[in-house]
Amino acid sequence: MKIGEVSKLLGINSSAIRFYERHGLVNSKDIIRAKNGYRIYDQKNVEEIRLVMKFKEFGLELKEIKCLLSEDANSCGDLVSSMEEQIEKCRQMQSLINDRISSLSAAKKRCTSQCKSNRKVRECCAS
Amino acid sequence: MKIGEVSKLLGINSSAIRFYERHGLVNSKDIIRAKNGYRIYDQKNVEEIRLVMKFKEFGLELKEIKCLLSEDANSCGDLVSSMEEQIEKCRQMQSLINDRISSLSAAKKRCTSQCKSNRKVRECCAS
DNA sequence: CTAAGCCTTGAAGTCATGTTTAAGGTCAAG
DNA sequence: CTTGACCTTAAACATGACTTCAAGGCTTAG
Repeated sequence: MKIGEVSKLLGINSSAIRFYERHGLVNSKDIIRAKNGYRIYDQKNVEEIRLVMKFKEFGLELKEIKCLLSEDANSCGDLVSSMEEQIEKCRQMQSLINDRISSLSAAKKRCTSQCKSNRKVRECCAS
Repeated sequence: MKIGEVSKLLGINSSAIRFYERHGLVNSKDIIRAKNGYRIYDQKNVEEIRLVMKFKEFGLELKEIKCLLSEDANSCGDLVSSMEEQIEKCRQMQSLINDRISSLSAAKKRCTSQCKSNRKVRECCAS
């Protein structure tokens, strides 16, 4: 597959794929080149990019992902710890969001009952 | 209060406060100036900044907050709709985070049982 | 053969959200 | 009256994560 096909398949811009490669998230040695210089991706390469995307979804930053995927560094033990950290973060986010929902609901209620509907936000909901 | 005091009170950098003002999130006309040019904040001004911070916590971007707080635009009706949208967004985030937790837990489980603990992430968790 | 649509690179640009710097004015203590 | 801690501004820098551009090569349909 050429980069454009991978791009379409994964729903990600070609330049982002090259960006990941340039920043060492995907091992450029693994990606062979056609005689004309085009990058040729096989299934394994695609999966590697997908892995990066998955880790991104998990809320990891690119440098963390790089660190995690680096050949000479991390073992699965590290990944498990990192996942545990992420799960903990998720739990914290859950409780933050719950608070936020309560707070929004209360504010909405206050606002609905207090306001004459065309008053300015500034005047009415600053409390 | 001078800007430094507000800064300490709210736990936010003075330059961020000036940044908000410059970007129209806080109405600069409302903030009076001492003879020497220093900004002088009263309780109302501080509450306005706090409101910005609260909306930021709710996950709104600065431009959305600006729009919401602008004098000549939004009424409370809009705020209520916006809050409803935010609540809906929160609900969506909750379910996304739930998915993420499941996915992380499953990945962690797979990883823990599959890996000899010192295998590389690349080799083991790409599935 | 040419035009459209791929691909290459390195460098520069973008966006959000600030922070830092430079150059200077003000204020309170000693 | 000097020193250090504030304050002012405009402008430059930082960060993350890309995107766009410039300049050029390859490919394929007509």
